[in-house]
Amino acid sequence: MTYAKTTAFTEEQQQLARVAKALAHPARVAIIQLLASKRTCISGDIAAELPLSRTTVSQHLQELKALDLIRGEIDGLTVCYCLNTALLQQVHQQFTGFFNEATTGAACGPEDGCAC
Amino acid sequence: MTYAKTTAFTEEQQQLARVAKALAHPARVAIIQLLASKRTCISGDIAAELPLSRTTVSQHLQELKALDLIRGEIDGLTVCYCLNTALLQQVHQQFTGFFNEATTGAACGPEDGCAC
DNA sequence: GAAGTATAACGTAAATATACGACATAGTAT
DNA sequence: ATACTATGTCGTATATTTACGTTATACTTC
Repeated sequence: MTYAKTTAFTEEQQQLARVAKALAHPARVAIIQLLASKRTCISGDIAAELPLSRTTVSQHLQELKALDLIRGEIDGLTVCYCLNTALLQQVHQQFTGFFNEATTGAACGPEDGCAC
Repeated sequence: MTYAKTTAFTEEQQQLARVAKALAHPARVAIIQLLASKRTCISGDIAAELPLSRTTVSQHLQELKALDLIRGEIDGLTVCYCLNTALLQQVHQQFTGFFNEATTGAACGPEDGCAC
C-alpha cells in the first residue's frame, strides 16, 4: 500500500485503525481468545491449537506484541505470552467511543434529501 | 496473502476479523466519523474532506458498503451514503463481547509459571 | 440530442500481508 | 561437550491492499 498520505489523518483515527488492523485476521483474534481462556500460554501450545505453522503463528504473535496487546516472558526454554488486559480495556473504551459516536450521531434521512 | 487456511477458524472469529479489517484504515475510520457528524453525505463531499483522490475514496466506500456498514442511495446525479446504525450497534456489541472475554478472563500469573 | 457533471468501474504500479520451510539461537538434559 | 527441544529470524513466493489516472455510465440541463 502507499501509505504516504496516512499522516494526513488524525492520530486518533490512525490509532484506531492500527488496533483494528491487529484484529483484522482470524488467527490473531483466535490467539487473543486462547490467551484469555487458557492459563497456559506457552508459545508452542498456541501454535499447536491453530491450523497454521509455528512460523506463521510466531509472526502473528510478534504483530500483537508490537502493539503491546500481548507480552512475552521468557521462562527458561519456553516463552509465556500474556494478554495486556490494561491496554485491552483502554482499546475497548476507544472502540466504544467510536461506535457511540457512529451510532448516536444524527443519521441522515429524507429531510436531508436522502432516501435512507 | 494465502488465505487457504482461513476456513479453519470459527465463523465468529472470521466475522470479527472482517469488520476489524474494514476499520483497519484511517480513511475508512474517517469516513464513518464524517457520515456520523454531517447530515450531508454526498459522495463528492466525502472525497473533498479527505486527503485522497476521489477514486480511492470511492474504493473505500465500496469496501464499507460490501460489509453493509454503509448504504448508498442514488439520488438523481449524486449518491447519498448513510451509516447502517443498526448494524454498527450489532458490531459494537460483538466487539464488546470480545473485549470483555479478553479482559475478564483469567489472566495468567506466577502460579502458572509465568512472570507476567 | 449535445454538453456538462457526478460517480463508479477498469487497469495498473507499488507497498504490505500472509504463509511457510530452512536456518540460527538459546536453554536443557544426558 | 553433545544431543535435544523450544522459539525466533531470514528469505521467499503468493495474494491482497492501497492509490490513482483513465475510461465508462448515468443523469441533468440547455
